[in-house]
Amino acid sequence: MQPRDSQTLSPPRRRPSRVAIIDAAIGVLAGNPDASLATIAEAAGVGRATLYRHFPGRSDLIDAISRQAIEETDAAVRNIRWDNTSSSEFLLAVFEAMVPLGDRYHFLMVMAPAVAGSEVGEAYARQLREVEEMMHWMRRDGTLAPDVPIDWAVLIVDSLIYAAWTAVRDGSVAPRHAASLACRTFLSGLSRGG
Amino acid sequence: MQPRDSQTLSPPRRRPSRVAIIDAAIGVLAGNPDASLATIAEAAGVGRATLYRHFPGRSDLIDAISRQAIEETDAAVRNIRWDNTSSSEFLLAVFEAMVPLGDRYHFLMVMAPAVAGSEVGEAYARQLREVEEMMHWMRRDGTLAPDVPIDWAVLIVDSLIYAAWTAVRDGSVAPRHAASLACRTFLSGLSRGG
DNA sequence: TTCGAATGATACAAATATGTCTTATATAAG
DNA sequence: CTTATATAAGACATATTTGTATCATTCGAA
Repeated sequence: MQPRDSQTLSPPRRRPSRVAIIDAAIGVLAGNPDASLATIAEAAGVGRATLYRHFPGRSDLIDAISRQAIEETDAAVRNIRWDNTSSSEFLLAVFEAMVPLGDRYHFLMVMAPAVAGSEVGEAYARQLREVEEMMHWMRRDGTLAPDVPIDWAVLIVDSLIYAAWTAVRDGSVAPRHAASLACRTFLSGLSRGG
Repeated sequence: MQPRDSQTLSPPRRRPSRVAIIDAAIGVLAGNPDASLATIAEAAGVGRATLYRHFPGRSDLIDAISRQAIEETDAAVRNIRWDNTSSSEFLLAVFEAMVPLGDRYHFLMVMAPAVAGSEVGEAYARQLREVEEMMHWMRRDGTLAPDVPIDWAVLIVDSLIYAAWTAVRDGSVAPRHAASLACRTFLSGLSRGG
């Protein structure tokens, strides 16, 4: 019953289980949001009881994953240089930052309806608004055609991020080219004329 | 125990339940492939027992839905005039035919991994090959840029069909404009230059 | 109205998922 | 070596889902 005093005596030695569980859960739940905790534990290579020791219940696990996904995607976008770049260069940088996080992004997309009111749902809505602001910028910029609905442009950005991640995962597209392919598709499409 | 003899005596009066169940199941399962049969029955406005009377089990329901989705999407594409049209006109026609069936298409996409070896899985793979052939045609045609990977083009067609259906469902885009918006996005992207 | 099939409601059993708990084991720090 | 902690394994209770069966009701056809 004595206080832990973990700072002075025992620095948090290491916890491979927790990150292993979160990593595995992102992969499994992105493919099937209703996967059982036993499946997740197996994918993480840990016992089911260990999972319950780290996360009191299913919702706590979902919450932890969502927070991490928000954090990672936020950090990836925050690191992009914003000033002295054209909006198209910025868009390419967003694709380059987000495509490797496609599973995180997709996880948020499929989980967002289930956590609409929560803090995580708010964070996801904020990310959507940031993409929307980027599209407004591109429209003022003259880059985005004025007759394209903003909502459609936002939707296409989302779709392209996930499509590019899928293509890389399946081996159809080299990781190095995925982002530029997505950006090119957004800006000028796939026809010869461009 | 006497044979039914349904042809001479009673022409199949009508079956609203079966189609109601299938329609509701497509909508529910497209959003959550693991939705319970109770949820589907409720969405269809029928009792749970009625659902089991029409479909012996969950897999039979999935199978029936998959067959219908394949049938509907096949029929929609078959009705497109193939000759004397350019490949871009054909692509637009495909979008116009498929966008209203976006829920069917998405259902097949999310269900395909689970039925990979079956007849339905084969039919879905065949549909993918047909899109691939269309892309090859567009490449020979000179419409599709030669440096675009065919797999990426196929993936983008799929993504755009689902994105357009989503946008119509959410009210972001008018049903009349969704297909042309998707086609324009594929061919020339969303930037001003085109 | 009368008859028969379809239906809704309900009860029930089996299977699966969730969440709690205990015990034995391995491992790292002291 | 000794001790504390994390873990794997599994027992256990509960809830949900699946699938089966029964019964009263409804609705269309004769």
